[in-house]
Formats: sequence, C-alpha cells, structure tokens
Amino acid sequence: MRVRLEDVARAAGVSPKTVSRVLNDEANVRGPTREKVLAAMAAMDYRPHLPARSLASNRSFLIATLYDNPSSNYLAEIQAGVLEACDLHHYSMMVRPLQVQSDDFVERVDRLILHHHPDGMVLTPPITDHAGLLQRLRERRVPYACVSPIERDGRIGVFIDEPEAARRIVAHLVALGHRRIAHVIGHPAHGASQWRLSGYRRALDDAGLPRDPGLEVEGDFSFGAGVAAARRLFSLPRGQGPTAVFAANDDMAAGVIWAAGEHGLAVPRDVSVCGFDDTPIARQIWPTLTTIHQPSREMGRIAALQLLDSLRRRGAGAMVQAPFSLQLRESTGPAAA
Amino acid sequence: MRVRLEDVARAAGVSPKTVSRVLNDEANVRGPTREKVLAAMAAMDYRPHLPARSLASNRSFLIATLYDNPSSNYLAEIQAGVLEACDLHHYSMMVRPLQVQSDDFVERVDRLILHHHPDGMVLTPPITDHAGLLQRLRERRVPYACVSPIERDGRIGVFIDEPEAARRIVAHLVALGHRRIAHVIGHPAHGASQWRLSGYRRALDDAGLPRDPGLEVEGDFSFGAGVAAARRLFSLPRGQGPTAVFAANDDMAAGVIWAAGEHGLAVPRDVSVCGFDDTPIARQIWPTLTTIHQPSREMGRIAALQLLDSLRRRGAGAMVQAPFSLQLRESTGPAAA
DNA sequence: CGGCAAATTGACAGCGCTGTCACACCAAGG
DNA sequence: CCTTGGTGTGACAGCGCTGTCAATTTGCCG
Repeated sequence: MRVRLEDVARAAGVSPKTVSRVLNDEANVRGPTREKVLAAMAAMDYRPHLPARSLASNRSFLIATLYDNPSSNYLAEIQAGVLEACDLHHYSMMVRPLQVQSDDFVERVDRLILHHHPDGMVLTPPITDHAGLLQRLRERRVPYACVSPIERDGRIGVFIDEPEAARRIVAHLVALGHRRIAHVIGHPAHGASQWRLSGYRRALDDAGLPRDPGLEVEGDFSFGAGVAAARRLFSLPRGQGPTAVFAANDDMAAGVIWAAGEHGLAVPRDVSVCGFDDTPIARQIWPTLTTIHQPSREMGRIAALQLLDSLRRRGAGAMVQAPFSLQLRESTGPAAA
Repeated sequence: MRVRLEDVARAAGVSPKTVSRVLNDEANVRGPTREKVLAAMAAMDYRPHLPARSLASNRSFLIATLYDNPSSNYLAEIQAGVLEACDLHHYSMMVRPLQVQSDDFVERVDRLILHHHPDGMVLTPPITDHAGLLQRLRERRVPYACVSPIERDGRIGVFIDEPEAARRIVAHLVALGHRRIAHVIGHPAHGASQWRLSGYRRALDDAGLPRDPGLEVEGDFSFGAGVAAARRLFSLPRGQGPTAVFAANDDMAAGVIWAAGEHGLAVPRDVSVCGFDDTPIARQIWPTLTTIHQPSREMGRIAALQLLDSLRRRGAGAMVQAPFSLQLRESTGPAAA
C-alpha cells in the first residue's frame, strides 16, 4: 500500500502536521525535528499525494506552457527546459497549443484556468504580449513568466539581447567585406522582428553604410516568406542587389538559400546568407547556415525557475538575460571582389 | 466562489451522489433525472474539481506521453493529436522526454508513475518496444497505447501499413524508369526500419529487379547518416551506383540531397531521391522532397482515443490502421536515358 | 392486487493532506 | 518568582468528490 504522510509521522514520532511543515519547507520547525522527519521520509521513500495536497491547499502544483508558434524545434527545447525546472521543484507541466488569432483565444485560456487551475503559466512569443490575455491573467490572479516578451518592464522571465545579437551577425558580414546587405524582416506580431531589424540597422550605421529601404523586405518567419523576399532581392538590377542577406530567422534563411539556387547564385560564393535561432535546419541545409545560437532550452528553464520563485515568495522572480552566441558556418563568406 | 457538485445537486433537487453519477456517465440514472442534472450543470457552468475527483476515486485523469525521438516535428504532431483526444474526454496530458539508452530509463518512468499516477500512457517509437518498460507497466498495471509499435499483437494503438507505403514509393521510382534503386536503412531499434526495408525489397521483387546488397546502406534516421550513406553510394564505380535513392526518412533524404550537391549530381536530373514521413523539412529543401505522408497528428489522436476507451471499459480499445499517402514533389523524376 | 427482483436514489464515511487555532515551552524582563 | 511574547508542535476539521451499502421506488409477474 501507499506510504502516507501519517505513516511518516508515526515513524518519526511527530504529528502529521509537522511532517507537512517539513514537506512544505515551512519555518518554525526545529533543526533536529526536521532531520528526523527527513530521515523517515527518505527511509520510507515517501511521495506526497498530489491530488490530496491540491485539494487541501488549493494549489495545483501545475505550470501551463502556452504557445502558438510554428517552430516545433524551438518549442520542444523551451518545453524541455520548463520541464527540467518543474521536475526540480516537484511541479508538473502541461502544454497547450493555441491560436492567438482565433476569436475565442482568451476564452480558451480561461477555460484552461477554470479546469486545471494552474499555479502559474509560462508564455512564449507571440503570446507574451497579448494585452487581452495578460489582462485576464491578472484578473484571475494567475502569475506568469515570459520568454522574450516585447515589454519587459514589471515582468518576470527571460530574454536575450536580440538587437545586439543581430548587430553582431551583421557586423560579421561587414567584416567579410559586404557593403550591400539585405534584411528579411520577421513576423510583425513578434517583438523579435523589431529588435532584429534595429540591430541590423545599427550595424550598418556603425559601419558607415547607407540604409537602403529596398534592401529591407517584409517576411513572417516562414520558409515561403524567405523564398518570396529573396526572389524580389535577386531580381533587383545589377549593382542594386545584395551580396549578403540577413534573414530574421533560420527558416527564412533556408528559403533565401533555396531562391538563390533558383536564380543560379552559389552560396556563399555569389551571395552570403545568415539566419537567427540556430534551429536544426541550420545544420540540415546545404550549405550549413551561419546563425545566432539562442539557448532555448536554458531559457525555458530560467523562465520556469523565475515563475516558481515568484510562486514561493510573492514579489520574487526577475527578468533574466541569457547569453547568445554567433555560430559561424558555411553560408557566409567574403564578398565577391 | 467556486460552484461545487453539492450546489448543482441542490439546484437540481437531487443528492450529490446522483450528480456524481451523471458526471461520470454511470448507468442506473433515469432519463429525466439525468436531464435535470445536466441542465443544472450547464446553467451553473459547473466544472468538477479535478484534485477532489482524483483523491476520492483514485484516478488521476492524466495521460502521460513518453518519447525519445529526435524529430521534434513528428512529436509536436503526435502530442497535438493526443491532446485533442484528452480534451475531448476531459483528461489532461503530460509529456516526458526520455533516453531509452540510459541505465535508469525504466526507473525514471517508474518514478513518474509513482509521482503522478497517470491513468495511462501513450508510447511512441522506439519506446513502444522496450521489453523492460512494458514489463514494468504491466506490473504497475498502467494501461498503455502504442504508436507504430513493432509488435502489434495484444496491443492497442495505431499504425500504418509501412511495408506497403515503402513499396508504393519505390514502385513510383520503378515506374519512372529507375532500375538501380538504393535504400538508406533507418535506425536498427525502430521497427519502421525493417518494414521500410521489406517494402523496398518487395517493390524490387515485384518489378523483377535484382536485389543488390551494395545498394542497401545502413543509417540511423539522422541527416548525417544520410550524407554518409550517400557518399558511399555516389562513390560506387560508374554503372554500379544508383539512379534513385529511397531514404527511410526525410532527414536522411535531405542528407542524400546534400551529398548529391557535393558530388556534382543534380536532383532529380542525375539522381532521384525520396524520403518517408513528410516532415516540414520535405518542403523546406530544394528540390522539395517526394515522400510518404504519415498522418501523425491523427495517429496521436487515435492512439489516445483507444487508450481512453480501454480505460472506460476494460478490454476495449483496438490496434487501428491509419491511412498514408504518397506526396509527389520535385525530388523524383525520370531515370536518365 | 400482493409480492418479488431490479432499478434508482440517497446517507455517510473517508480519500491524504493542510489551514486554523490552541497549547506547550522557552528566554528575557520586571 | 511570575509575567510576557515569541517559537515549536499538535488536535481537529474539512477541502470536493466518490465508494459502499442501505433505502426507496419501479416494473413485472402470477
């Protein structure tokens, strides 16, 4: 039969309530008493019964991870990170795919809250900045942590210095001698798109290169958008087209490389291409893609840890900056002479 | 305040136990009584309290999905399907990434069971056929459904006719005039590898083509393995090399296409390539990949539904066959004259 | 119409844990 | 020496629901 808290209490020679105190890491338990209880727990391999804890304490020990993101690799990583943090604190995690665009988006989340009563949520882009949802979460008093939100003030979660990362990768192209560098912009609803664009512009400014509106093309983070954008860029008159393209993510960069093939351009001989995110596709295309590595798994972990912190003590938790790194691969090379 | 079962009972003029019966869809409730209760539930927007149900009934209303699979796209689809089915039955789902190879694999699952007490599990390849785990699940009396297991007898879950799918895609190559068709085999631990190999052989036999052991190359489902295998194939003496390659999954097919570029071979002009699974990469490489479409999301849904069925009534649930389809794209073409 | 079995409904306890509050104990201060 | 106030511990009820079993109603038969 199952080992219950009461059994541990008997073995340790204390009351059930004291065992409960130790279990919940509460104050006002004397050192030796705590030791005794912990020893008994370990000896009996005691596992608290989640539903009973939930029922009695009105907590669920559940974190919900919300997403609406086509990139399954990114999500798998974030998810794995959140899961690690949850395991550490004996929480469970549930995932929920959503469509931000749908009319009943907020309603759906509301139903999720009513049904599962998660103690907190981890929000991923672009859900991080949905005003209606954030409002509702505050009303329902559901704490949340954000991964790469647009608005960071007063939030907890994790982010990387995206403008700086974008600046760095474009500076790399500049260092290779490129002067006409194009940018394929991301989806307008994602903050990342603006940050990456601003980093791109900053790098041009730093190098004293002119900004050319014709070299800033709209995209939406999809492979197809990369193809479409590149077709326009590669059709520009000779001398006006780019010798290098910085796409706002890897999928679009892959699209750019595809379109280059279509136009008879060799990468990186005729045109250099780089992306952002370092998803698996970056190593699965030919040539392999120079990109920015974002520690997604670690970021998921950090976001969840901040959330769990804030759950433990109201007001705790912070907005943490994670490091990025430049992955140099085969898709970038010196500008043609 | 929260609407409780007791509140519904009062509103409907029956005892709490009767409401509970209706909630759990039990027999022996008269039609009109049931109606009254359902009406009251709807009017009050009643949501049962999961932890309380769990505590009282010793069920968790939780399905765990176990995986150890590098393909995040495949998993994301399966996961979404399982989630759909769970939502339908008011169950929740948890996911758990694992490493089959690690020493404590079974132990980890055991801890998961002890901690969360899932009512059932959905197993994905290659976890579907881990003898030690299955043994443990039986001991712990945790029901499970399998997605594409090697051994189907006495199991519930979902599968597609993989040998037939492989045969069909190879027959497509034969119809295009190819006579020297190579196969890059999948990971030995996955049943899929054997089935796809057998379908490949069957197609050759059907067409009266000889089997050439030199054209059956080992792989492991990874992009790199596809590259390595293709390098060997493309280095064969003129006249012994393949004019078409059937890789056991899309990632390896992408690797083969990469290696073709390396060797100066144009796809599909010099060599045709096809894959299996229809993951997003199939549309993200150039040329786009001819492959077998597997309805992963639907399969996740079916597996979960079978599991939930068997939970409801012991002995229910079946091993269901799902349909596949051939996706003709740009990577296959007529054999060179 | 009585009598019996089956169908339907309800009373009650209790699942395993924690919140509340009362009590016991101790050190410091008068 | 007794008070005071803080600290550590325990008794007890109850979280919202379901299992058990008893009570009641219904349907059916002779």
